[in-house]
Amino acid sequence: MLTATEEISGLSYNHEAGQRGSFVEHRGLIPAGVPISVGRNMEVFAEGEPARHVYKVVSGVVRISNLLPDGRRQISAFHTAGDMFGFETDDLHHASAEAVTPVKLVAYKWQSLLQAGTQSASLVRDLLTLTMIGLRRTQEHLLLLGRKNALERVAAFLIEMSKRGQPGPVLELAMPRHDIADYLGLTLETVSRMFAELKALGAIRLDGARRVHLIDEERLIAMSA
Amino acid sequence: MLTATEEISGLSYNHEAGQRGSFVEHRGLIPAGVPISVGRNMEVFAEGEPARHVYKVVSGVVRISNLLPDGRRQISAFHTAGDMFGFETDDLHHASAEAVTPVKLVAYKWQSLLQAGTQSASLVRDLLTLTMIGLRRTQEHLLLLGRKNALERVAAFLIEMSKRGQPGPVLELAMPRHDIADYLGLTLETVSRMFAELKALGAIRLDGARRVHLIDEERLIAMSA
DNA sequence: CGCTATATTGATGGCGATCAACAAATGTGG
DNA sequence: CCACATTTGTTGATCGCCATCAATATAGCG
Repeated sequence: MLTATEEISGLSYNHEAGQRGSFVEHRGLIPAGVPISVGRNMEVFAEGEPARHVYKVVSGVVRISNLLPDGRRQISAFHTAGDMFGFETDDLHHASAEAVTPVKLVAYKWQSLLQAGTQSASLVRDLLTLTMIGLRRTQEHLLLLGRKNALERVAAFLIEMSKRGQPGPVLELAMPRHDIADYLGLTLETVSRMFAELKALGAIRLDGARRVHLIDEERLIAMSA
Repeated sequence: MLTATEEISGLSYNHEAGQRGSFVEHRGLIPAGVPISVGRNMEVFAEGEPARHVYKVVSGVVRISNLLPDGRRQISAFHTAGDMFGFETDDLHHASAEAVTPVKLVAYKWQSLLQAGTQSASLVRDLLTLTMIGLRRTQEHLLLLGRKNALERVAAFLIEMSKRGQPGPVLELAMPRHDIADYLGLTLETVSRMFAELKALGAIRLDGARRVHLIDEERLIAMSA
């Protein structure tokens, strides 16, 4: 059983950040977070809602999405263990967050974090670094959405997910084809066809829809450019 | 004639931020910037270059772009007077910056800014806010690139540029069709056709290729959704 | 002016969306 | 454990939007 105090051992946006080891531990300075459980496909917050908290993923996967009035959806990010999300400059959420799988989170009051930040420049610096990393990732995703074809997008997606999951050639996808499609700016049918094509090319092997063996990761990387 | 000291009257990312009035003036704390002039289509920095400075636009327009190995290009942002750009978490630029028009900039040493930040939490807070605003904008652009059709993209582009330019119905575009296309994930031909279609629909009037009269801004907004 | 860069317009084709049918996986109750 | 329902995924047929290729027009600029 997780408790809040066990979890607030520092802020980190993602694995990459963690690996770089650039984040100071702020134990004792960070206000205590509140543990939250969210069921599959349940909402963490919705677009337009007041933004009072930021969240850190303890376990599970969260999707961040925006909707057009007619229902078209764009997923801007998937967040996994260690990631933080929900930062807003004004007091409204400009995207919605939902649990892809059952999720455990810790919620922090944004006001409290900022208040702690007045005492500690390094805390705000860490938040800045987190946000800058998020910005860079989003810019890379712009290149994918603006200029890559369907096969390149799916290849890039597999590489991205592989970097975040367990090391090794077996990738467990937490999300359905529809979510992958909305992340990649495609339809679920096209995503399915590209999986089939990558399989036919011998780059991957499928064990059910969600378990992907990356047979030729080098080739996937080459294909994703 | 501009001097550096006249210009460093505070940091701001863009007009939106300026209008919100949320940025503290840091006069005296911010290390002096160096004024730079860059000619049309000249490079400010390139992808992969060491990132030692951040830049503030004094006048003109800068484009931030990424390239795929085969030359496909995605422009992630246009920056105009007051905007800042060039932030990086590590010490390399992950995109290139070029002058769309002749540009005047002020360059600040990133190290010096951070050092000043250890003295002033509010300076880092401002940098954080700047970055968060940039992140939100980029996420909105993801929705455009992932889910909007060509007409919606061009309508959205005109509305976006209109908000940044002089108030009023006459919009002066600083960039050629090719840059607009690479920003919107389209070809220049499609951009041109969509301008023609908006004209045929009576939403805009064209006075040369670069001067756009927004006849029915409400409709443009409706079309951009 | 004439040269070059930029923009428009037309003809055609391909990639991915859409519509549709089927298959597989997952879950439920008897 | 199996019949059945539901969700999720695959595969096929067709269509349409936008890219591509091509020709012409317009705008800057020496």
